[in-house]
Amino acid sequence: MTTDPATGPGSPSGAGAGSDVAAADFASGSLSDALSDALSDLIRDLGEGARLPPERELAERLGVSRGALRDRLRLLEGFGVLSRRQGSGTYVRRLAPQGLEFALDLALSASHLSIESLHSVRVALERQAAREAARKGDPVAIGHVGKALADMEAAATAEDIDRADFAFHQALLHATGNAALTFFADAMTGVLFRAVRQRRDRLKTHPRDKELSLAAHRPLYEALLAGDEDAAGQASDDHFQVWHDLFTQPEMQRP
Amino acid sequence: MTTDPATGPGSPSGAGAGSDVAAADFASGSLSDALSDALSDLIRDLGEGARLPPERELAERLGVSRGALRDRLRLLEGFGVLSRRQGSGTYVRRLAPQGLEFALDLALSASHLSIESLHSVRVALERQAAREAARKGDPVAIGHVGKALADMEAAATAEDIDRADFAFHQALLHATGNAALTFFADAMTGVLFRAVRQRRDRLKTHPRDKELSLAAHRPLYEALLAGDEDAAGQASDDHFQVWHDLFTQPEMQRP
DNA sequence: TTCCGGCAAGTGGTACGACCAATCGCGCCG
DNA sequence: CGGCGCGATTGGTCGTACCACTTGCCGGAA
Repeated sequence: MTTDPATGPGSPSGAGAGSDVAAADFASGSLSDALSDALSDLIRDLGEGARLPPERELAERLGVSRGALRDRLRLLEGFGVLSRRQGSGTYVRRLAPQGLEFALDLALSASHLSIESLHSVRVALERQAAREAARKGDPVAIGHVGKALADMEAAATAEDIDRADFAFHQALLHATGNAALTFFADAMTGVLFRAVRQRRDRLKTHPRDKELSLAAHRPLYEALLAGDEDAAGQASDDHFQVWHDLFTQPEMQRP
Repeated sequence: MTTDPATGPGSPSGAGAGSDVAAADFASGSLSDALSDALSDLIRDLGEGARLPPERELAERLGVSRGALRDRLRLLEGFGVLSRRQGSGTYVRRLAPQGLEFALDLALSASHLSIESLHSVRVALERQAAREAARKGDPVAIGHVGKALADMEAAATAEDIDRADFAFHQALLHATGNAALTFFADAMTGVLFRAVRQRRDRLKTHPRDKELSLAAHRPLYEALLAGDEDAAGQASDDHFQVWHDLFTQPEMQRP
């Protein structure tokens, strides 16, 4: 099956087997080859948590080599759509932000993206999250936000504050019940926490101040409790003002 | 969290060559294996547009097989960080939204994400974009926005309106000069335009109304011209209100 | 000299087969 | 009855070979 005699003007070569991958393509980006699409369909049909056929079997069924199949699987794994465990199998899972976070990290350190621009995205997302969380008003989820605030109050070190801060926003996001918002904001938050900490270390300034942090976060929490959408959005924006001067300081170039 | 040193008896076996990939890992997600990190470093060091060494050579230099290397390259290509051209080479490029768009499309059709939640993210990003574009006030870029508005005015078919609508938001995003914002919003816009069109077709309702579209977009353009940040943000939010009832209609399940 | 065509080397894309490593299940033994 | 170990399964990697495409060089023709 390797080489079909005619140096095909039509179908390339290989894959001659009963491959049934369709040739659907539209403006979904350069990743939409037939094989990826076939896999996407498969993942769609199997539900979340389902296990895919073994690579060897799946490769045969799709009429491609195992290596080519693994290429695409790796890609989907990178996006967090698949989870592969050696010795066990490949499973479908919810979209996870790790892949995006990885890409953003890389883009950030390669200077394709600036902290400032990422921060601006985060501000927009968090504002929306605050509004939606307030509108939804889930008492349990908002309770978790309060818990994080209490942790911040009890924090002893700068790292503890950071941790509580992170948890606060994590809880806020989950209080929206909005999967897409959570997905994006999770990725942003992870990247920015690392980046900001680095920058803070470099600048040797802006040690976390507990009172300042509390003053910034508490109004947001109270707006959530009150279910006041506008106030929550405003409080979120206000709370990010603290970061503003950190970003407007003179830049330090990468060494 | 990822690797606890206890398990490893050292480097496994194969690849006996003098691999020098470092073992750096922190909370960057499950994608941070040594090989990916080494590649990330390489990409960081080479600049944008640079060409990577041939796969065969790079594989040898990193002490892995070509297949394993290709796995990671594929991943980075998926994120839009690399571009590979058969016969030519592998090149570093700016982070491109196609990969994210692909993943979102998949997550959307697999029902991991809802149109509504994606839309909510887009609203947040567009509002931010409108504000930043107004603040920046780049006359040339804003001119492109006006051009798209004129195209919308001249549109004859629903598809023409869609195209102009798309161009309008594209121009708006680029008028911010914010790479991260553009990256995310580009991906969202692509996914949502396709999804909304599908839903509109299924519901057999909401044919694009040119006057309505113009009425929604013009105030935003005028706010940009005026450089009024608040008005631009508000106009952006208002302009999305048009979509609201499309999403609150009774759902249709996938067939 | 200039231009064009074709050949050859380089490079990514894929295939196949083999083996390693982790996991899981079944059956044996205590 | 329960724990343990062996073997089958499955993903992870390696190596080799070949195909398809790109690029650039070189020689012949205008």
